[in-house]
Amino acid sequence: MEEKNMCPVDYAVNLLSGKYKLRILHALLQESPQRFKVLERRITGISPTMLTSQLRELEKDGLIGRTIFATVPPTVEYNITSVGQSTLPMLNEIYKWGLAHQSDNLKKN
Amino acid sequence: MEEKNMCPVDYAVNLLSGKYKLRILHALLQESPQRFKVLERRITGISPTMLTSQLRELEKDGLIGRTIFATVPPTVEYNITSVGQSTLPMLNEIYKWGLAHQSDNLKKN
DNA sequence: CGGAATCCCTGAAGATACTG
DNA sequence: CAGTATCTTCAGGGATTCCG
Repeated sequence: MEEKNMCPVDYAVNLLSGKYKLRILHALLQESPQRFKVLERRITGISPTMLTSQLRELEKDGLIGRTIFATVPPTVEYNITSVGQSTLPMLNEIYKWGLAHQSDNLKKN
Repeated sequence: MEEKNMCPVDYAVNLLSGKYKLRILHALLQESPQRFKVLERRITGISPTMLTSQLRELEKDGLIGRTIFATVPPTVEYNITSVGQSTLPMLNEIYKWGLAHQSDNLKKN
């Protein structure tokens, strides 16, 4: 993908698009670290496969971190990074807008 | 799609996902109204087909308006609505974050 | 000019089964 | 527990053609 001279909005969208990425970030912004299984339970409807792939991409882009503990059974924790933390104001605005517009639509029905 | 009891973030994402929607909103937030052809030139790389479909969805969701003038050749203007205007703080945060993170990555290379 | 209609294709996402 | 490996499905998006 072309990353030079790219619109910052598109850049952000590219990193954050993915059906569950914002919800994962949201969950980790509320509590960090969290284990795989806990995230799976919190992100309703997600499959382990999808959770893994979304976590991998978020990790690659530096938004979250991953720590493995050599226990039996295995323990893996995911934590929000400082970059991930920096998405908070953006997520808040998205949340606020969604909330307002969502109720707009409910009024119509 | 299930719209009740939906996460506001997901609600916003659903309305705004679409490869060019944010760029169209961005263009109309800078200048409104604008004609089809002008938008087509400003949204680099978009095809007329895609522009039409994205505009239709934005219109359906109340973010933009559409006015037809019975001239020859036909004139159609698209304008931002008050709901569309309300996305400005959100878009600004997305833009700011994209800009910051984009330069983070450039430093690494 | 500003579309509509059509066809096609890829990549995101879902389901299933298995493993260190 | 926390994944990996495959297969399949499907809708977003692209290209092309035609029209009032």
